Amino acid sequence: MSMTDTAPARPDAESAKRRDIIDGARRVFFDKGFDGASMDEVARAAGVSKATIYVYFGSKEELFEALVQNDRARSAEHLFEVDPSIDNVEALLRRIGVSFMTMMVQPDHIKLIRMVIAVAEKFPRVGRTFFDAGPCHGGQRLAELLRRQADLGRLELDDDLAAAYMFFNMCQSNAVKGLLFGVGEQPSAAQIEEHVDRGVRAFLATYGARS
Amino acid sequence: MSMTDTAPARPDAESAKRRDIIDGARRVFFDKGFDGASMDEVARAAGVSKATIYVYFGSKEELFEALVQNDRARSAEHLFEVDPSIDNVEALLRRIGVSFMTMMVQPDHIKLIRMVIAVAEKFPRVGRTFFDAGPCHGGQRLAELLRRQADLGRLELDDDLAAAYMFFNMCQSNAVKGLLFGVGEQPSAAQIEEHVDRGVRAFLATYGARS
Amino acid sequence: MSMTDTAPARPDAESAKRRDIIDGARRVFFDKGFDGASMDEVARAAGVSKATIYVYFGSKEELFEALVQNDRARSAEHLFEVDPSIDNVEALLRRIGVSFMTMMVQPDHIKLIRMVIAVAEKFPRVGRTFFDAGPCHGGQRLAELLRRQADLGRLELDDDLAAAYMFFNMCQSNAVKGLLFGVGEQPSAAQIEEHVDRGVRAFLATYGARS
Amino acid sequence: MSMTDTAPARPDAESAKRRDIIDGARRVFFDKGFDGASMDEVARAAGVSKATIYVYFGSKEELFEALVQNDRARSAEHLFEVDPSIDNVEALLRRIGVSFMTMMVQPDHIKLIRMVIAVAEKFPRVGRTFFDAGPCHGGQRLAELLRRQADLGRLELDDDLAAAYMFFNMCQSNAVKGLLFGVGEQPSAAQIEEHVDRGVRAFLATYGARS
DNA sequence: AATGAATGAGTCTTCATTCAT
DNA sequence: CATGAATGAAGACTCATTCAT
Repeated sequence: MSMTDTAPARPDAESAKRRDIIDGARRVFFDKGFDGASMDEVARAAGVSKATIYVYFGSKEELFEALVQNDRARSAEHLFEVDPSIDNVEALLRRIGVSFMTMMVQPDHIKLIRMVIAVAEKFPRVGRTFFDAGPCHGGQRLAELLRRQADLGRLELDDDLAAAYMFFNMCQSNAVKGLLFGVGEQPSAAQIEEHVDRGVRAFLATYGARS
Repeated sequence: MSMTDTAPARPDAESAKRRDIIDGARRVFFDKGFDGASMDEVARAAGVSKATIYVYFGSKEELFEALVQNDRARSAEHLFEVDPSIDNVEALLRRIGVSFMTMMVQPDHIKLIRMVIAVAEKFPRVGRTFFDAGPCHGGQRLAELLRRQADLGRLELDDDLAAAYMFFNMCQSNAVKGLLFGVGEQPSAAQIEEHVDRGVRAFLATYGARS
Repeated sequence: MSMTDTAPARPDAESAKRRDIIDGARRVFFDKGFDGASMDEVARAAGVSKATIYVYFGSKEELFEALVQNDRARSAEHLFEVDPSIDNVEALLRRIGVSFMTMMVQPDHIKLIRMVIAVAEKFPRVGRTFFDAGPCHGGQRLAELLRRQADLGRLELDDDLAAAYMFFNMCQSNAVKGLLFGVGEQPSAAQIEEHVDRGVRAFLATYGARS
Repeated sequence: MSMTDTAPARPDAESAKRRDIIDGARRVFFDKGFDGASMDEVARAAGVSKATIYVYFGSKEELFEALVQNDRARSAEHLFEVDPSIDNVEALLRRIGVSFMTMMVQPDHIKLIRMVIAVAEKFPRVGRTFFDAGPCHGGQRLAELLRRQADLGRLELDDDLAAAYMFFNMCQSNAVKGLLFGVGEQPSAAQIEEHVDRGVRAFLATYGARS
């Protein structure tokens, strides 16, 4: 610890250049993966010099983490923009399930998950950032929705959050796992609907209000 | 002098040295991850020279693939060594569910999944090798068991395989996903039982024979 | 609009900002060494922008040189503020020797010497600046004092300056050299007195008036 | 601490290539200084690849330290190869003093000292290595010689080592210091002899046996 | 078959310096 | 006069891979 150390003062967290860099980083990281991407390429893709990147981000991981943080919201955002006119548990679940699965199987989403998992061991913060913003947050949002339905007497829940996770899991079949391992094709909308349909039926069989 | 001698063919696929190398590789890969492991370390851990590794394996990825192939069976093997005296769908599911989850949350298993996923994009064969031997094969085995129960009138299945995947998914809660992202601790036996219990109940509610 | 305004001449050599910069530079350079210090840190420590530094100083070395020049006097200044009542060669030498050695072994002084030496090859002017103001000037001052004593018949000198250097060297033992190489601790006052004592005795044995 | 860590096994400490590398390093380091020299240049000068250097030496400092260690002996070696026929304190001192000063003012020696001092703060081991092998060892060797003379009744010493350092210091005048700061020329043999002569006289005046 | 030795290409990161404002 | 922002160039170090033996 030296006495003359002061924080290096990162500029504007909202600057346009910052966004440029993240955009460039997205292109390169998604194309080559975290380890496969070089900061040189990122710089080129972002149209800035490598040194400039380090003005905005302290390291490759920090940049990647910012990217993850930045993209998390976008994905989960409209998962729960449910049409308020839907007054029907089944329709509601179906709607959410399809949104969820459609998002999950996007090639870019799969790649993001892959990268985060690959990096998670060495940089736990990245893993946590993604997990908190993704699965965790999504589970909580769904749990709230389910609770509301339960309060209306349409569902019988013991543990809201567990039920939420259960629903997401019920919809997945083997599709997501397969994509993560690079096996199988991105399922069609019809296939997704099939998976979700099965999930909804299982969920209602389990948690649907009896009588 | 045989005519095929000129080909620089790999030596004995079963040689002891080959196994030594894989053993060393396992130690290092599991410790440092695929990208974090250097061939130098592998060579040291295996007690052979780096050049020797390249006699047996064409590349780092090829070595890793061999490791995955070698270890695949071991994991899933005793998942289905069910006590034939169990004559009860619920007990059977509980037994399999606990075995499954216990295996899944082993730190080494998590690491393996992580590594495979990380490598899957650049080396699809590794992903497929793992997937076929793991989830895929496991699903089929469970599907067979479930079918037998259905034939005994204890379950009502439309799609055996889908039901099998459904069961595995139902047991996972958020535990495995969390570990993959480096969030949360390895669940205790009690917690696993809780997850599995919830899964079994959901499964029976969905697929249980209605009277 | 004066006619000389077009020249990009350095601003006020005495400006307060200039002093601020030198003060910041001192803190950083002494803390991290010349090569270890970055202009960023200097700027931060001085509370100005990096670009401003370049308004006042053409380069890192030039800034360092200004620092050396600025600090030179301060060190040697009170080396020769001898109490005029001291009417005794031995006491006089002892007094000066202790002052000299005490100054020499100050950690900051050692650091300064180190930095200057490190820079001297690539930037000879810095070396000369330091040398002239330090050893050289100190030698001349002492030489004058010695001459006065010689004129009083208390010393027998052939070469005043050589005698002056001789005295300083006689006092050093291995202490300063050790510190320069990072070996050994800063000597205590008692140890310094011992070194000086030995030096004074040697000097008087050599140059003392033989009755 | 990972479980698979093993020492990287540096090859032959005596290999010819190792010497090649040190030779290349010497050329570059002496030419550009420690910080000014790049490993690329060293590699080129040594006629090996950069990676090869790192097979033999763990880091730039380690290489530099090896260089210092390697060169230390050579310098001090023949300082004390005194003609056994010299049976005369004064002649002995004169002989050693001239050898000492001649070595000290060699441009390469000055450069080495400069580099070591410059580096000493960040890499104390280098400083210690040099100091132990140089000044320290030299002082001890001279102390032994002086003791022998004292035992013959030719000198009166209280502290052998202190006397040895004293002698070296007495010979230096301002010559070495000047060179270190890049001021003044390498002194001629005649000038050296003058410095040494003054030193010898001072030493004998101080420590000579008073009949 | 096995290896000791060597390497070319590439990694992330840092820094002194300069404009446009 | 002052600065925020940007950069070109360079640096230490690592690694998967390959020969000659």
